Amino acid sequence: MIESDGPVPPYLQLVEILAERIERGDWQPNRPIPSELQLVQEFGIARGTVRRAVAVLRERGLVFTVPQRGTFVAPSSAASTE
Amino acid sequence: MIESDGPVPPYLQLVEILAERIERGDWQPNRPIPSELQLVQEFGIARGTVRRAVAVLRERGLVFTVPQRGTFVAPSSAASTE
DNA sequence: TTCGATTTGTCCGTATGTATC
DNA sequence: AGATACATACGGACAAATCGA
Repeated sequence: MIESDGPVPPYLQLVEILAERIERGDWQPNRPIPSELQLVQEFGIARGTVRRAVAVLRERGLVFTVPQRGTFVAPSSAASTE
Repeated sequence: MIESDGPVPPYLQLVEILAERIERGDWQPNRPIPSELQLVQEFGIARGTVRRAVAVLRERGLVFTVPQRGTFVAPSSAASTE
């Protein structure tokens, strides 16, 4: 999944993967994305890498993080399923 | 009713629900609100969560608690009085 | 008085998540 | 990569006080 020795930094690869999932609607608005630990296990990367990727998603406005609660898909980040 | 994995902590969701009921006059001043156990059963959450929510209502001055008696709507929390 | 039911008060341990170092 | 801290939530257990039968 994530290429550790390629030209693209792992955290940026993860950004693209997660962004695609969000835009595809895999996770609904105001619903939590997988926890940092789950992403660490799924992609076999370090937690710091996950956090860096999530920070980018946050800057892009795709997600928002509530301390001690989790990271959630931004309300305006997905196509309407309704 | 209460979303356990949403951005807003369950105890804060309960605060808003109970505050609305009080301000709407569902429970009269100096009358007891449902017991902790009843709220636990109604909302399907843990007692600790209920207690935390009630503590917030107490801080807001909406209710007052008498040990071993119950929690009551504060005298100045509703409109209809005689 | 004794008993049981009710209600708040308190403490324990476990789990999850993010925050920080 | 690991350790610690903090906030939240759950479940259980017990105490203390109140009330009524």
